[in-house]
Amino acid sequence: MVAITLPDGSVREFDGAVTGAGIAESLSKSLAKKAVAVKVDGVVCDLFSPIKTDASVEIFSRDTPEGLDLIRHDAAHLLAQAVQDLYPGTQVTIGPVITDGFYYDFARDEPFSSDDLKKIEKRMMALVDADLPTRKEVWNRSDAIAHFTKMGESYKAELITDLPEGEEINIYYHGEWHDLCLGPHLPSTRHIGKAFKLIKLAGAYWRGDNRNPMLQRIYGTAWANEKDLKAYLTRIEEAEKRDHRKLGREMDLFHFQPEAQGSVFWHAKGYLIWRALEAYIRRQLDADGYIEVKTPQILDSKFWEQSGHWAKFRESMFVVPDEIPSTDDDAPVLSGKSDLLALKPMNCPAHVQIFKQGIKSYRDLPIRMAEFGCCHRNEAHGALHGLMRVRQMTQDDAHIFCREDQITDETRRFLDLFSHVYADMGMTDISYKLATRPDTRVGDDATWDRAEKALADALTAAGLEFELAEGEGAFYGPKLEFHLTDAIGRTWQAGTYQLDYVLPERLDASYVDDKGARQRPVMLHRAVFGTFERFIGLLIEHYAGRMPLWLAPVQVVVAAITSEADDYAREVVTTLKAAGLRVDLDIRNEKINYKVREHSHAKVPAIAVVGAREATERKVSLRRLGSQGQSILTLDEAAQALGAEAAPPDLRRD
RNA sequence: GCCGCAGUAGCUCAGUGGUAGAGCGCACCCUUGGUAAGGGUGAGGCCGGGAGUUCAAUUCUCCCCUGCGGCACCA
Repeated sequence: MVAITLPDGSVREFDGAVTGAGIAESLSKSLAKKAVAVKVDGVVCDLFSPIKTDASVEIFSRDTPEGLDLIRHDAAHLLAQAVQDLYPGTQVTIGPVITDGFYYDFARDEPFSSDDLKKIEKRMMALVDADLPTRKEVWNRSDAIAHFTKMGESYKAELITDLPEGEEINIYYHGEWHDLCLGPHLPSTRHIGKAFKLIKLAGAYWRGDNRNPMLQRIYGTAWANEKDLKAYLTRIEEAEKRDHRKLGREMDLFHFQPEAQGSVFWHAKGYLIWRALEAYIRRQLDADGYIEVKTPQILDSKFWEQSGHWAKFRESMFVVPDEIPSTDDDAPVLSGKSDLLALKPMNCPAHVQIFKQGIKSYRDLPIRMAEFGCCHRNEAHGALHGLMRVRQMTQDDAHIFCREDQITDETRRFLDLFSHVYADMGMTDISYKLATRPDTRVGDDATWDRAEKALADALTAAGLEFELAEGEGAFYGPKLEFHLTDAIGRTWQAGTYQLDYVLPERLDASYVDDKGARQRPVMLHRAVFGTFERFIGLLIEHYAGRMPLWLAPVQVVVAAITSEADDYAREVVTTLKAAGLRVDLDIRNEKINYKVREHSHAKVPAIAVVGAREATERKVSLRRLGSQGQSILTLDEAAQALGAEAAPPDLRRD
């Protein structure tokens, strides 16, 4: 007897092993028809897998989150099957479900084209119509390896070889086509439906390792129905309009050009955002007990050798020879024999030098040393991405030198600072990651154990939920990463908090403890925004360019209706500027409709319209971005209200 | 850096083996108009760079550069 507990709590008994399909059949015809898989004690299983012991069972249809995952997983298989039908000799590798869809990596000498995608899609549709049933076989390990090797599927054979001994080797069939897969799957290809689309082609290294061959990855999206698919495509289209690179150009904030690739030309309007942010964060740091310093841009390579950067990051440093370039046009500019300097890729070693000046007592700690340091990193060409990944960037960087017993307090203090800053910025969707020791690192394992534990403990004490990112720490210590999401769902590290026992050791920083003995301080590397560049990029996408008043480059445009009101418009500008606002004047020979439209497109938060009426009554007609109507205020009221609203959030608090 | 795709006016894009076109923007003129496009005229292009094929290349081929989407990397 097998007792099956259903979601409503009722129990059904079966004479022996029963499948999900069998249970569904026994419940109702319509359920049997809709069922796509079954959850057995919380684990999603094939509808045709026998359930041999008592269990809680939930049967679900394709219109559930679990069902959607299966649709995407099956769509990946379908893609592989279609590709192998159309392009014999192509090897399959892996094809997982990802956010909003799936991908499959193929090994094929000839590249796929976008035309191929259309053909593949068509073939996939035909396979759905063919309604091929799913069937599972469990194979013997060596037979499976021999089978796939014989088929010429060396990647699959490698995958099976690397499976742990004793792991079941499941082979799923969709018709005759079959693949190694953990499963589970939909009962047949018809259940996948046709709400899918192949969206892009890309290269991807086999097993994510750049020493391995590059495979061809085909990305697709799949949904339960056409409506969801359409909604997704519309969502992506809308998101693309929020792209900071597009808005940066449209709003005249910044630009890039090939002569300085990866470095930003900040236009006046973009730099106003930067200045507002910098002033804001500087106030927070001042209030939180930081000191601010400024350190050299170029330092001798010996210095970077000592810090460990030269060995690990030299290839992405901008190295500068310490010599006078030749002025002889026929001779090489540089001799290649001089000593080498490098532009700083980070500020920390320089901060240690300031710490080391004089003798520090345990009473001096913690020292919170901040710098808006401009750093250069020679990032790989393919890594550059608008403001998000640049070669010259300025961090709101600081290093906290403290005693080990101060780590918990400092961590809590930083997390407080971080959360109130992000709240002020309107950024609430943050994911936290604790990144642990990487393969290439400095410092012994005992030190790493201590550092990772200290950080995890501090986080737990602060009550923060975090995800573990194994092996993604900095080479000198574990780190907490604060990630934000861009318009199309990519996540970027913004803030960071790193615990470091190693650099103080390497650079010989010490303080004198209460017994008069020399001790190593702990160094906490931290940034709240991360870099101004990336953070501004994320802010632009977050607000879709419609910045809150305090960050808007132009806060108010005063637009005159007729030239009779020009003088009054000038006066309004003067008054609003006196209230601390950034104001532009628009007395062009254009209709008011045109002006309103243009400034609205430019995402100016407030338009103060003045005509003859306003001029005589000393009023303004104020129109806010996003609103259809306007309100009539006296000039003084408008100046006061807008001036108050334009104050940075920290200065608005009582 | 690797794989794929792209590069035509300031922007968005069309186009052709015989050296180019639209809309918006810009300039000038008319228009003084009450909350998301008033009208007219005009200027503006080494068709990313280099080489090759050709009588002729923006168009075809190759190389390079830059950009885009991924991958790898991200102190």
